[in-house]
Parts: sequence; structure tokens; C-alpha cells
Amino acid sequence: MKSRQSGTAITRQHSGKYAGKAASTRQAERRQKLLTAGIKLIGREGYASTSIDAVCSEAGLTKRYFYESFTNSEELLIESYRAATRELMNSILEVAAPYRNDSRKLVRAGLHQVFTFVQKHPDKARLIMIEAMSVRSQLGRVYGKSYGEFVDLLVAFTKPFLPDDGPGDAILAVMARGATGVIIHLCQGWIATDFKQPIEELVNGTERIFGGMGRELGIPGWAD
Amino acid sequence: MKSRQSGTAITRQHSGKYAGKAASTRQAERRQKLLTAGIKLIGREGYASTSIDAVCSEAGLTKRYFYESFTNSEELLIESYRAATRELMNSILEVAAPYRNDSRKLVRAGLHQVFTFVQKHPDKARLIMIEAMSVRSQLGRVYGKSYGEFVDLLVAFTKPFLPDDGPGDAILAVMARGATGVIIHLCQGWIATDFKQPIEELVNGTERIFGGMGRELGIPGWAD
DNA sequence: AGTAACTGACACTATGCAGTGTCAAATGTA
DNA sequence: TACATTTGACACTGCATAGTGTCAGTTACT
Repeated sequence: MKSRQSGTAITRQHSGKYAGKAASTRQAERRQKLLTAGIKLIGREGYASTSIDAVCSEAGLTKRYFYESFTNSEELLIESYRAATRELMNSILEVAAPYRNDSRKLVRAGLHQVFTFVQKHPDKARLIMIEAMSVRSQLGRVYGKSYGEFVDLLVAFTKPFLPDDGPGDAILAVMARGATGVIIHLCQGWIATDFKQPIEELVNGTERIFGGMGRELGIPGWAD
Repeated sequence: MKSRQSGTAITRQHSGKYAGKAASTRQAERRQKLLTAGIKLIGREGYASTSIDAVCSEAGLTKRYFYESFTNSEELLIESYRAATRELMNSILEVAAPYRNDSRKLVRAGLHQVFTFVQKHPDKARLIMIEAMSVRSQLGRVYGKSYGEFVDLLVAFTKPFLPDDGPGDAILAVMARGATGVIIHLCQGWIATDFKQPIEELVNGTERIFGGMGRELGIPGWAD
């Protein structure tokens, strides 16, 4: 009935700009706001008790814009997880960079940074280390994949230092995963007890565990 | 209006027995059924997606009896967790008993039993190692308490074997928690990948990590 | 000024679930 | 047989939330 197009060609009367910004820019800004809100709320209250309405409210937007960027709350969870993980990883790489050729210092700097990050960004840490593990669904695969790659990297990095009679790849991978477990588990406990324990104790304890693994594997510089 | 008590004293016409069993017995049986169903469903589908109706259906009972034994679903979760944990602990103690005076064999037997249990009872394992960690709420305190006691025990058990120049209690506690993290984390990954990895590889890898810790601490029998 | 795209507030529908209530049939006791 | 208790099936209410729709007001372009 209501023909919006007259006989002539469609006359463009609006370029898409708004508030001085292109449509795509505004869209990206909204997405980022939602992501930030998602990380904060999911990390603070948990995924299960974070509603889409709450995220929108926190972001200062309405549901309409949520569904513009995500199809459902699970997708927000996955993207929030990705963003937080990337941030943690980058911060580790940054502090570790100066110690490329001193593996002991490298490990210590890396460990210290993990705990520092967790203390500084508890919401992100909870999201990475707690919520991600629990939620079934799509995230399980995302998590498993990025995690597997990380372990492979760790093994590849360690392997050149091993003596010939070292353990096989399978055992090595188990040890790498175990090492990751140490860190994640300690962070979980630390978060749960409101960071009461001094960070140095955590770093020292973890370092000794890693030191033991280095010894056990006969890595030069770690043996006695 | 409707006076059920006549002028005389209330006449007892029913003892409470039913199906040949006392009321308390039947009640306990129902509770057990619900607990079993809860462990199965929470472990399989996750706490968030397990409804009370589903638990009742699985148990072959109706909601009425759910609220007879538990005030809400969280209480079922806590009790399910308690029951599953107790079972795991007992099974470990059982297989470890013969090796009281050979700590290396004891550790190996214990580790082997943990992984065996996980493989044999994936639902219980998921409940203990995944759901319990993720669910906020009351369970957090229950978990934290029983867990803290376990770590204290581990430290107390290890301490007599340490040389005088060993680390302080705080560091030791961190290491004990880290060791627990190794196991839990490896189990989580194993469950998530459907037990593809051979159990022996897991045991061997974990054993080497523990071996490294023993060395690092200078425990006799673990050093080289 | 007039038109089109954009924005925000909010109404609306549908769904799933917790927790409570009702009732008739089954089981036991006197 | 008469009556009390126990049981199971299910109806009912209330609430939170996902996802969609409406509409008036705002901003930009011609």
C-alpha cells in the first residue's frame, strides 16, 4: 500500500553520519561499551546471574543495540572471554620481553605479572579463570582450542632445553597442562579469599613448583 | 467449622508405617534417590540447567518430596557435592592404605585412584571439579572450608620429612594448593576431551611434577 | 522546510521455573 | 468396615527474563 519509493530513483537524503561519526564507528563504539559492561558484570556476578537487560543498563544502551552486536548472551560471553584473555596474554608478553635469554627470570617475571593482573583486574580474572571453565556450550570449544595451542607453545618452547633422555611429548604436554593448572588454581583461591595472601608468597611458591619441574626435567640452569 | 477432633482424645489409627517401612526410613530413601538424581543431572547438565522438576522426574518422585528433604536447589547442590567428595576421598584412602610407609608408592597409588575415579564416575567428577568451583553462593564457603582443611592436612603430613632449611609454612601451603591445582586441572581437561588420553600418561606426568616438588623440597627418597 | 535515517524508552509476548495448593487413590490400623 | 495417613498427579500463582515490536523525538542531509 504505502509506496515509499516514488516514480523517480530513491533520493539519498542521509549519509549515515551521526554525531559526527560514521555509522560503522558508532556501531563499533556501542559494541565496545557492551563488551566492557559484559566483562564487568559477568566477572562480578557470574554468567548465570547476568541478564541482557543488566548489561545494557550498565552500558547505557538498550536491548535493541545488544542484538545489533550479539545474537544472544552466550556470544557476549565468548567475546568477553576473548577480549580479557588477549589482554592478559599481551600483558605477560610485555613484561617477559626483556628476559628472553634468562629463562629463570622470564618465568619469575611472567608469574609475577599473572598475579598482578589478577589483583588489578579481578573481574577480568574471574571471567577468564572461573566463569569460562564452568559454562558449557560453545565457549567450551573456544576455550579448549586456544588453551591447546597455548600448551603446544609451552612444550615447543621448553623442548630445546631438554636432555636427550627426557620424557616423551605426551608426558611433556601433561606437565605443561599441570603447570597451567597450578597458576589457574592458585589464582582462583586467591580471588575467593579476597587477595589476603601477599603476592610474593604466591610467586615464590609457584616458582618453587616450576623450579622442581625444571630440575626433574634436567633443564640446564634449573638443576642443582 | 469442621472439627476433626471429637470430644474424646484423638484415636491413633495409623502408626506411620507404609510399605512395611517406618516413616523415617521411607523419608531417608527418598532423600537418597533425590541425591543420586541430583549428582547425575548436575554433573551431566550443569547446575544452571538442572531444574528441580527434572531432578524429581529422574528420581521418580514429585516436587512435594523434594521440599521435604531440601529447602531449595542450592541445598541439593551442596549435599550432592558433599556426598560425591566423601566418596572420592574414601576411595583414595582405601587404595593408599597399603603404602603408608612408602611415600612414593603412596603418591602414585593415590594419583592413579583419582584418575580412575574420574573416569569411572564422570558425573561425580564433573560435580566435584567443575560445578563446585563455578557456582557462587553458599557452596563457596563449604568448598573453601573443606578444601582448606585438606591443604592443612597435606602440609602437616609433608612437614616431618622436610629438612631444616625448608620453606616456611606459607610457601608450603601455596605449594600444596598448587599440587591440588595440577590434579584438578588435569581432570577437568581430561573430562572435557572425553578421556581420550591414556590414564597412564596422566599419572606419569603428574607423578613427575610431584617428584620435582619432592626434590625441590629436599625430601629424602625423592632427591636424586 | 521537508524528508530519511537514527535513537531511546518502553510495551508486549512467550517461556521456563520455583514454590504452594488441591484432590483422589492407595495403604495401613482399629 | 470406618477412618487416618501417605502418596502421586497435577493445577495454579508469581516472577524473571529473552526476544520482538512500536513510536515519538532527534540528527543530518537537500
